[in-house]
Amino acid sequence: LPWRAAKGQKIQPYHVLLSEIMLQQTTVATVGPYFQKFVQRWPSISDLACAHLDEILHGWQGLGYYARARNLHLCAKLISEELGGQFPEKEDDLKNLPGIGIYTAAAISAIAFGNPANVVDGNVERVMARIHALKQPLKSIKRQIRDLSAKISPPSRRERPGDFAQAVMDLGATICTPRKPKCKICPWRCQCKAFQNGLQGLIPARQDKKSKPKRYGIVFWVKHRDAGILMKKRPNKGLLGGMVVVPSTEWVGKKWSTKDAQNTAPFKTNWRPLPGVIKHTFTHFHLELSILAANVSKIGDTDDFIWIRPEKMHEIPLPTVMKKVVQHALKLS
DNA sequence: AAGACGTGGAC
DNA sequence: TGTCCAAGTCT
Repeated sequence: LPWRAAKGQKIQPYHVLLSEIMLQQTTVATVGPYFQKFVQRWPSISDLACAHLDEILHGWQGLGYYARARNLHLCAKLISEELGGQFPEKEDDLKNLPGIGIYTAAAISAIAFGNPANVVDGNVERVMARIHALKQPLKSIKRQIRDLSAKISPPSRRERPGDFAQAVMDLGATICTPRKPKCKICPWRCQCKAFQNGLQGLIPARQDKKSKPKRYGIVFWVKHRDAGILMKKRPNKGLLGGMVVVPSTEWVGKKWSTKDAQNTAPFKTNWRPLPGVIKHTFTHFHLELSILAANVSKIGDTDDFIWIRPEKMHEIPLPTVMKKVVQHALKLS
């Protein structure tokens, strides 16, 4: 893994921070290329601190959970400007940094600084739940699992806390997997209550899933011969915060009439619908976008809007949903 | 405390 | 196509 220290190399706290933030709710395979790109472009935490948020978000595009990128930038600035480049080493201090919660604080403390922290992520929770045959949903027994994890303390944990933490997580990621765990080759099968009772497929208990609502929106695809396409930067909070999007209506629970949509348009003009819809699914809702297009010859009163020429589209931080929109609309016009 | 917050891959 | 899931955090 690229964020591990090479043989004989000392691990860089910056690399641990960067990888741990990227790995939040994101697979190792997905993170790989992003991590490489980041360390190449911003070799040190002070390089990252000096970067503009827009550049960082641009590098982050496609990774999702963009608050992570905003908080990472805040962390970098905080550490390099206010802490004199000195990384916090204690869990409590790390936990106070933006975007660093209980898991990430423990992971950085253990992996980057060799502290014997109790590193509990989703993998560790699953491993603990199975070893102890805990049938309750994970959400309801977090405290218990944390305590059980703290009790497992072989010498290896005291000698190499970072390696121990990563080993348990690796066990969960590769052997004690959510589906079809490979119990036959598991080094802990002899002490695993779930395995002994044939419960590994039932633990951890499935959470009852809530169905995602469907939302609808209309995007306004405005083209100017010289200036390009009308776009907009989202405020630095909430959904897709800080990213660039095509202007659109609100995303609401029922389909827009063309008339209602036009009333919320950036300006009055002769809108024409483009064929097709763009579908996208977020964490908590499905989205269906339609397109209203117009050509303009003047750049009117378009405060807080930006114009992007099609060939420059790859230079701005576009979330995946808007990449779909841009690709679709560009093809049709 | 439960919901907001992205995306892509596996099945 | 739909559902689940991935090294969580914030409010």
